[in-house]
This record gives sequence, structure tokens and C-alpha cells, in this order.
Amino acid sequence: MSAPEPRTPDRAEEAARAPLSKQRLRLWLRMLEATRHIEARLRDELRTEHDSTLPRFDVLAALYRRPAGLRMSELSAMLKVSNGNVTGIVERLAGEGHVERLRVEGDRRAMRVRLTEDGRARFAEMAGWHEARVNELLKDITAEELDPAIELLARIGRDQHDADGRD
Amino acid sequence: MSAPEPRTPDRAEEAARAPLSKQRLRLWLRMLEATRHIEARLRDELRTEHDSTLPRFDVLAALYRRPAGLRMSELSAMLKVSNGNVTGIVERLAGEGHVERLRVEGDRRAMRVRLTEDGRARFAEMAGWHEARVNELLKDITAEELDPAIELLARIGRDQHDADGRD
DNA sequence: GCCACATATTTCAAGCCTGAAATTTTAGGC
DNA sequence: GCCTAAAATTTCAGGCTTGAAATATGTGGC
Repeated sequence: MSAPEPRTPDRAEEAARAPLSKQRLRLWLRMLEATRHIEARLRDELRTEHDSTLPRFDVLAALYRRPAGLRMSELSAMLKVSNGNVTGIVERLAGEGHVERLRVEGDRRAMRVRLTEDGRARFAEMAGWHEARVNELLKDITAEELDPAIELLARIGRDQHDADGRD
Repeated sequence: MSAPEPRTPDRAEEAARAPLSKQRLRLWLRMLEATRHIEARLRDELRTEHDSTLPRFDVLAALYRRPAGLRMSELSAMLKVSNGNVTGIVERLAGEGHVERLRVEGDRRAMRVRLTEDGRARFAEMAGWHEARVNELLKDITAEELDPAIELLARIGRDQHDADGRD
């Protein structure tokens, strides 16, 4: 009875199963890297060329599509950040004259935030630059690659809560 | 001389050229969304279950692979964050006893940071959890999808500096 | 009308992050 | 042996972010 010689427990299996988890980890790391790379570029140019920031841009973008404005809580839900966070960003944007805060008729707790004319013009300007810049940063991605990649990332970002398993 | 009736400037072109830029923009937005989704989940669990944070985890991970330790500047280059940032994170990790700061023989400006035994054990623990959690969050990504997606993201993250065009 | 609970928002402490300015030390030229 | 520039790091101000606590207001039952 010679011992079964464990060696490498199961070569074929290791090359097929274990790596799946490792590959997913690798995917995550690359995704993080890519995102940070682009964010860094955008942030830098936004700061030096437009004297603004990514979070401010995000808020302006959300408000741009809603001429009537949004409540603080709608804004934070839309951007998926905390209420307190939005308070600070809107405060600074208001200080710069890009947004205005209005009381809501009939609910004195609520606040409606809206772009000013200046904010609207300012964002339109930045939006063009933003799209062009992203297009450049992603110029190596071909037309055929785009759709599958978008679909894949959408699948990841989608809230897969209470579907079947955990969560 | 009737006016040229601008209408829609060039339908065929708009359906072929303009959307490419829009699609890249969409890709970027989905990527950002996906990344934030996963980061939020990891951060939350890291905080509630492991009493730690993502940045601390990143530092521990970098040090884990270098038993001899790393200089502050090597660490910040590796993680692609500023020097000042690393100073703070390492300071907190040192306070928790997970890393130690040693002077470098022959260069009194430099600092070598190394995992303590405790830090090493602590990270090993978290690393297993981390891989499992990421694997779960990406469970919908199939084996066939992984390689192309990793390659694509690597292409985006890769520093495409001074290649041909700008930058 | 009052009370309990829910909602909308702000405030706050703690941590993360950057870019710029300081600090300390090293290295080279003379 | 000095002096200047470069290198390694820290310090700092300003801003982003979260989660928890505080404030203020609204709503429904009684």
C-alpha cells in the first residue's frame, strides 16, 4: 500500500476551477486600475483647466438633466452618495454661483437645488470637454468591443440584491 | 436659392460616428458604476466585519508580497497614490501594530515599512475573505468572458503615455 | 390638540486624497 | 570643505466621503 502521493491534488482541476476565482480577482484589480487611471486624468484636467472637481461635475450633470431641479435626497440617491456628502458639494457649488437652493412649497424640511443660468452654461462647456476627453482615453476600444463591455459592466454594477442566493 | 434645409445633418454619419463617442462615454459611466458598486460592498464589510478600510487593505497587500518591506516612496509608487497619503495610512497601521517603520541603513532620509507578524497574520485572514467576496460579486461573469475583459481593462489602465499622439 | 414615528436635511468626527510647501539628508561640482 | 541641486519624507490646507447623531418638520392615530 504505497501512499497516494498527494503532489498536486488535481492538476486539471486546478487549471480550471481555482483560477476562476483568481481570474475574477484579477478582473477586479484591472477594473480598479483602469477606473483610477481615467479618474486621475479627468480630475487633473478638471482642476487645472476648469477649476472644478469630479464630484462637482457629477452634481452639475445630474441637475443639468432636470431643469426644475432636484431635492437634496433625490440628488444623493441619484449619485449614490450620502446625504451629508451632497450637502457639502452643493454648498460649494452655491458659493460659486452655479446652483441655487430653493425652499419647497408645502414642505419646509425639503430643499430644491437647481442650476443657475451660469451653472447651466458652465456645465454645457465642461460636458463637451468631458466627452471628448473620455473618448480619447478610451480610443483603443474598438466599436465591436464596446457593446459587450458595456453589457458586462452593467451586469456588475446592477444591484443584484435579494435575487436568489445571499444579500 | 432655397436654404439647404439642415434637418438632421447626416443620418448615416450620426449613426456611425457620433455614437462611437457616446458609446465610449457610456462604457466609462458603466465602469465607474460597477467599480463603485463593488468598492461600496467591500468597504462596508471590511469596516463592519474586519474593522479596517480599503486603503489600509491595499497597503497591507503591497507589503505582504515584500517581506523585507518597502520604502514610503516605493509604496506610494506601487499604489499610485501621493506620498502624503501613504504617510497617513502607514501611521494608522503602525498605531494598530500591523506595520513597523524602520530606518534605512545608509540613508537617513528614507524609511522602510514592513509588516509585523501580527500584520502578516491579519492580512492573510483578510485576503481569503477578499478573494471570496470578489468572486461572489463577479459570479455572473463567465469563464469565457474573463480573459477578454481583463485584457480590455488592462489596455485602459495601462499608461499610454508619450505613445504617438498627445500626452 | 398631542404623541409617536417617519422624513428631509444638516452637522460632525474620522479617514482618505491631492498638490504644494517645508524639512532633512545626500550627492556632485568646485 | 562649501554650496547647490536633487531626493525622501512629512506637513498642511482644502476637499471628498461615510455613518451616526442632531434638527426640524410632517403625518397619523387617538
